[in-house]
Amino acid sequence: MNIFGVYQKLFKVYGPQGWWPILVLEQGIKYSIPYRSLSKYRASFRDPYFEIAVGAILTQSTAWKNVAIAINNLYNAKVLTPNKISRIKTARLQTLIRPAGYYKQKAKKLKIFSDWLVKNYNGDITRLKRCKASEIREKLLTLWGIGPETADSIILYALNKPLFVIDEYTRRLCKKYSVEFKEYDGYREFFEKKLPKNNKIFQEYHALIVASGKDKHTKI
DNA sequence: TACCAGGTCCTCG
DNA sequence: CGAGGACATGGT
Repeated sequence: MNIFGVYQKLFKVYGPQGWWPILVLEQGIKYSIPYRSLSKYRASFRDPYFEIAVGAILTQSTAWKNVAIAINNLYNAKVLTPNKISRIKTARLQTLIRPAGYYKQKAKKLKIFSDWLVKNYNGDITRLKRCKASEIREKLLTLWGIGPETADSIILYALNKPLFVIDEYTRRLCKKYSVEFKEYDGYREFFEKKLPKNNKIFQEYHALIVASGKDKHTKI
């Protein structure tokens, strides 16, 4: 199985996905904001880098459409920053993210993650970039509610560091080509070893796998 | 109307 | 360990 060939094929069929989708203020919900332009959307009431991490937590076993509603609620309430989430009452946070499902658990997860950012990184998620990806990963995995897929999504999409994200769609795709591992890291290292170590490709590839995974008529 | 979605944690053997 | 269950809403 030529893994880069599969990527090119996916790209040809589904086109650039432009992940991670970000809520853009002026025009309501919009997707495909280039990573380099995220910084100009930073404000006291919302942080797009943090928003990506929030989305990664909220989308755990949940359709993105529901997550988008929850993120929109957080945006309208002007609480899309670590400091605001850390201060907000749990009951109110639960109400805002309710459309994303598992809302009690996820409110707790967002609280724990935000408290941790406030305590250790002055409420600025981009300060994590100073560490190596592997170190960030270890730290994130110690937090309750953040498992390997969520940690890797945060590192790849919110911090723009090259770690390959594995999800159920990725495992299914691999299985089609008779590639199987027992552990999450088996899959991750398989992709990381065989692909050029390039953030953009990792970001696009995972998004394309999800796009084809959702497509019932996928031929890849 | 069932089934399922861009997982993670907990419990029990 | 590893299997099985809990967590929850909205779309198709």
